[in-house]
Amino acid sequence: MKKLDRRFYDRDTVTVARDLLGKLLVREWNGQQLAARITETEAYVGPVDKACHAYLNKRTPRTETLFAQPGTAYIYLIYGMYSCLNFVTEPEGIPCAVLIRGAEAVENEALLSQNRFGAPPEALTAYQRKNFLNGPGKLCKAFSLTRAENGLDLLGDVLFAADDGFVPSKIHAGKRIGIDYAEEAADFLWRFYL
DNA sequence: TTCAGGATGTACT
DNA sequence: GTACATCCTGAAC
Repeated sequence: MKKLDRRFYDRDTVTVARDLLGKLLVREWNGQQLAARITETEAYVGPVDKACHAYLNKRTPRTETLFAQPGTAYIYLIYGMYSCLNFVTEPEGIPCAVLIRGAEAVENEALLSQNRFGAPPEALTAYQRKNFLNGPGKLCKAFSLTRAENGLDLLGDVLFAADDGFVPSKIHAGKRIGIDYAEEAADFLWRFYL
């Protein structure tokens, strides 16, 4: 298992979003390691993208993290109750990121399940198993990620992405979810999934 | 299996 | 005051 380096993130955002599919999301938490395979991502390109919080390089306390160096975690609160995890891309000062929308549990499913549902995997209903990590808010809940982790360096040991040699069989592209307000940007095919 | 509606707090107008 | 890169529940089919 090889941790993705700074150069991986310091590239075109759409390319990074596609390349992140099949990689592992890893978190050290309370002395244990949690890991899941990334299955769905979306690209957000600040300078040109009406759907991005930092559209036209808008700089506010919330978007400040998007301007950080590539390989930084941008985590924000959405709809008052859910967190969303992004990986900052492109050179420092250019506000772009990849939203991690979905994943599959790979390691320590017991703890992920506990965080997510407050119950062990064997107690989950079929519906809960099917909807385990298939959304940005769900993923953050299972990994216990909140705004407290905003700004973490993905080159550190607490939270990072890694390549274990997995090669995706087929990558799909489509429109991004939940951004109908973004006019022409709503039609960009910047969502990628396995 | 799909659908409508509500929860909930922050950012920004 | 309004919108929001969402998720869950309960009811209908």
